[in-house]
Amino acid sequence: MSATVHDTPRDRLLVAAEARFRRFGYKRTTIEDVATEAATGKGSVYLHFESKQEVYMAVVEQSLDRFIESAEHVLAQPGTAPDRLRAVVELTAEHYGHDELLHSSLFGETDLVEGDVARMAAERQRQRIRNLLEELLSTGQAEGTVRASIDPPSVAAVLFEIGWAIVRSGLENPDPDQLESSLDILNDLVGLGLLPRPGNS
Amino acid sequence: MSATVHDTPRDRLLVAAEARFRRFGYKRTTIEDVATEAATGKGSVYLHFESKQEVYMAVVEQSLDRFIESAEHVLAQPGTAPDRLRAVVELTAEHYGHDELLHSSLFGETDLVEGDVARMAAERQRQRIRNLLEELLSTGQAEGTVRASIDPPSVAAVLFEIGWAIVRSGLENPDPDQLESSLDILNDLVGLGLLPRPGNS
DNA sequence: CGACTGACCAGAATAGTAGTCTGGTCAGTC
DNA sequence: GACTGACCAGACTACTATTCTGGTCAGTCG
Repeated sequence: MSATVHDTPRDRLLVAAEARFRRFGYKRTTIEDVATEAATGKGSVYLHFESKQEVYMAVVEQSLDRFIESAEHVLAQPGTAPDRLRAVVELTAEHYGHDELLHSSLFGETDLVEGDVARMAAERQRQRIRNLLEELLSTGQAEGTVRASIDPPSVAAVLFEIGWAIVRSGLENPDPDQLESSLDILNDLVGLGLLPRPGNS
Repeated sequence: MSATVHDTPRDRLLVAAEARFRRFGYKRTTIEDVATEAATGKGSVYLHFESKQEVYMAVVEQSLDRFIESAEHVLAQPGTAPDRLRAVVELTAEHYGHDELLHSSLFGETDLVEGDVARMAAERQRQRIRNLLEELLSTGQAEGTVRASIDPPSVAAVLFEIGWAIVRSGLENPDPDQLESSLDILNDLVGLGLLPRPGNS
């Protein structure tokens, strides 16, 4: 809870909602609980959000903001695009290994959230992460560490799928060294595939 | 149904079980149904299999045998290992797009099977497909179209995850061109990553 | 008068219970 | 000795009563 959050009813609701959703999941969190924790009336929730779903999506968006902010820092580091890709995938694994709210809505393997709202949240996450990867590729092309022959949006979509598969597999495995090893291999294969190649730029 | 299947009770049971599992799924297929369709008594099922699960796993194993046989033909074709990898991934997508029994137990997105038996079936499939990929890589190294610096078992595990992610994503998308496009990109990235590189063998 | 509240309620969700189903077993039969 | 289908414990399903909750809005208050 940052000291820079303004004490508006909407902010208080978001803070309360996040705490509730993280602890009890979507289904077991009631609008009344959230309102009470935000020291407001139940009907007031609907002054700021159209539905319980919208409250949840706003919480997911905030959580994503934090993740994307960290990732943008990684993107700003010196090095080649394949290096940065590796770092972003690592950060993703680390972040999603800790953030149960994001993890749950994207993987659907806990009971924190399910159904339509989980799908909406998952799609939003995929969208934003793909955008991040696209940015990484475009920047890499601009600076000459990614082949000019690739199309950033479509390659970003594929990178998302394969990076995600490795992250997911790694988070499912109790042995932390396995994810490290898989990332090494992925970086080796894909990193090489991204680099400019003599006669191929 | 091949004409070479012998008319033993076990074979009849397997044929009946496969037909039932494919049509009704695991849960809604009863041992009695299978026995009746195989023109035998219900208790006779247990002369050949220990449990309903074992019947199911035997059916999965047979279905996998067919798939692996097709894939082995692809592996026997001339060309480089990356070419063959591409062909195997395509065959996998095509096969799993049609085989509801295998698809269901691996993806868990239909109601044909779920729970422990689905997990067992999925793990068996992953295992066999990883073995296939390992074979592809080892053969590629032996003939010089795959870098000697990679470790086939661990790279096969990563290739399985990323190939699977692309296949899954492609099968979920109504547009068949999307899978083709993703496979092109994957082949481009990973294929290049697999090839021997000057000074890197 | 506009912001806020909590009682209201339709429909969703849950809990409880009776009835049905089925995987596995084995005594009886051939 | 191989095979069978009746048996049965436990799983599953269907039904029904009860409870819960998202969204609404008339009433209240500043």
